[in-house]
Amino acid sequence: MTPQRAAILKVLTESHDHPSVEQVYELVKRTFPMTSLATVYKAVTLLKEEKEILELGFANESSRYDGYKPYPHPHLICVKCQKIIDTEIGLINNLTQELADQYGYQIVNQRVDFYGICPQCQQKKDDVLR
Amino acid sequence: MTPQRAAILKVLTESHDHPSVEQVYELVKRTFPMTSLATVYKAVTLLKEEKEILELGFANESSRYDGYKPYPHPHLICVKCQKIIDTEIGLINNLTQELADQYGYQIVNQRVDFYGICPQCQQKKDDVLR
DNA sequence: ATACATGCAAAACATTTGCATAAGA
DNA sequence: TCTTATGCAAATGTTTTGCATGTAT
Repeated sequence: MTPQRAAILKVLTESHDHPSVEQVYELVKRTFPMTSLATVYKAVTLLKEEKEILELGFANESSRYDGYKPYPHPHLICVKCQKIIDTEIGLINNLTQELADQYGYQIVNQRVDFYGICPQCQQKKDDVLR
Repeated sequence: MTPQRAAILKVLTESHDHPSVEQVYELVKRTFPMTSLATVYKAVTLLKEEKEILELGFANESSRYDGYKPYPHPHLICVKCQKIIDTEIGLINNLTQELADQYGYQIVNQRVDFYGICPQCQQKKDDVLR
């Protein structure tokens, strides 16, 4: 565990805003200016395998990472400001069970994202209309 | 609407196995051997914008497309054979409502994937152990 | 004629890899 | 010393784009 790898992990576990590799790289460079992007990618790949961070991959945009709650859980993604927030909802277990029962799958993982407009961006819309 | 664009749409709407662009390209080439990959990409981009097909994007693998049920719905993805199947489950609306209530989001879209082992692959595992 | 679709090649972008160097146990 | 991490550059794979050509209304 080298200093910059510790710094990478620290950024990931302390960020609640699901940073991309590029964002992690920028933050780590503040304390370790010599750090290269490849090193961040390598560290993230390892952390992902060890399940210390959760990867949220998207089509044609950079993956974002959750080191704060590194287990599968539903996310809310704002389509206006791109903010991603964690959720904790009870019904997800019921849903998993319903699927397992209905289709005979042994569920081992999940990826549940809801896209919407966050309260702040709804407010902004009101401002414009006023 | 040119012949190969019609062929692309036909492949996408008639496939239930969520093909990738590459797979669509291979299928379309059977009837239109001159077709280029770029043309398939361009057609898919258009169809996606018109919401005639649904894109399922992943981290570091090709997007797969659903032209058979081109509206957001939960998918079951087998981690053994990579098969993707459509689901229709009742609880999803409850979940959406719970999130909207709890976090104040106006939900506009969803991406719900459950990863698991399909019944066929569970069977294969049994075969090996027997 | 005019607009749009096509096909090829090149570009763009995120991510991974090879390899020589550097550092830590 | 020996293993592993680093940093740079090059390679990879997917998707997009520019542009000249072709096709259809």
